[in-house]
Amino acid sequence: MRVPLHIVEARRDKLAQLIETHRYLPLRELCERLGVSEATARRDLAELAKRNVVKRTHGGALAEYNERFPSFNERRSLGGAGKQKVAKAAARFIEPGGTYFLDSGTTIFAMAEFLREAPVTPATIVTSNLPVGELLAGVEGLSVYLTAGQILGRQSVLLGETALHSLEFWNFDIAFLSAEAANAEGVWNSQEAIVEMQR
Amino acid sequence: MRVPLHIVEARRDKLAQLIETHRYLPLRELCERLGVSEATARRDLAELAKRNVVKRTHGGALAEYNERFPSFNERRSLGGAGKQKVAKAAARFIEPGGTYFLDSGTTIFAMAEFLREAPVTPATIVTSNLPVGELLAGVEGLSVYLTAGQILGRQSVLLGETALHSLEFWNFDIAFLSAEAANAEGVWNSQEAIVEMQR
DNA sequence: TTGAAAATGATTGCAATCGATCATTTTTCA
DNA sequence: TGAAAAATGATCGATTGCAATCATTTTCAA
Repeated sequence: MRVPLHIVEARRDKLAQLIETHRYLPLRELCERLGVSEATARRDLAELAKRNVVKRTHGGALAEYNERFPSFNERRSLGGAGKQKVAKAAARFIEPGGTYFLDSGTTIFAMAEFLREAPVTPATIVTSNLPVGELLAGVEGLSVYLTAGQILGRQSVLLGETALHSLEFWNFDIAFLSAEAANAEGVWNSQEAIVEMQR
Repeated sequence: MRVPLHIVEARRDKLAQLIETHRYLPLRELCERLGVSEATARRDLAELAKRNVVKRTHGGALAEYNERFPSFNERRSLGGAGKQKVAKAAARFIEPGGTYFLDSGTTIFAMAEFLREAPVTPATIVTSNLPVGELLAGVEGLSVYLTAGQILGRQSVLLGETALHSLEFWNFDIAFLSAEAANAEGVWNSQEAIVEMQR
């Protein structure tokens, strides 16, 4: 009783979404919710695991980190070395006592990871990126703020008119805006963009 | 070979921290990392699960949702039945096409859980609570917005002057403000508070 | 239209995990 | 100091999940 491809993919989407929202679901429950046998659920999970959408565990499946934001997540792992370099360089601009804006973007996220490992404190971080906010929240010495805005699932970004409004509120020492450029100039692009922002 | 209590608790702290950072760890790995037998690791996990710090799965343990925010998390599990009732009642006020504000608070979180299971769509949800935002983001038909504000780890709430400012931006049909009261009046308290907000 | 490929569910033997129990050792505290 | 309690690891059925295989049905494409 073969099922059309588009139905298969639709089910996998739903499966991914289920795990996404619940963060973890045991295989049993997935079967029930999808109305398929364990065999099929396992196969789907295996497929989604291969795509790095979910992570299999014994007896269930786990949402990948930032699973809520697949496209972000997919991009996050790409362009490794160069991006890390830029991120590291950018992180050096942060100084104790400053106020910094971290844009959305995978390079910025890498930068935030540095910041978490080797925090420059005290400092104030404002970000429009949920993963970045969550990553840095709880790091001692860092005050972390989110801008307002709509949560766009596939981007994990806060956007919209409200987002802009909440930016007017701040005075940043540096705003790191992702140019999504994987070379060293990315850093300087960021710097230039600040000027524009602070007007 | 009994181990002093403070060492036990220290190990559990470490265990919790391990799971927190990895979001999920299989039992095996926990044993290795902690240098204890499976039996002990299981017992520790059972204890931490009882405290709602971690969630057990077959073969491992998962960080609780908002594990980063223990105090919120601890409260979330308390006062079950009554809170559920209030939450359910409150959720009934939501109507298609409306714009609603969801405050922070455990009752509101319960309400959001209802909303996720049985979404009233389309609707616009604005919240100052990260977990609520994440919970509802991705639910089809719901536009989810976060207010701006500081991420307070132990509360998982967005607060501060910026938070208030971003509220001025909206016109809510209803703002659900948690009174943290576990009786039916909580709902009406919320309603009254709206009036005050919309001035 | 017809054969190949894909998808599903059932079955089956196997491996991993679990919970309970027990003996042992060390702490706690009266 | 001595008895009770706590903590640990080992063991052992019982449960649960898994991977592989197979027959069947439906889609896909030539």
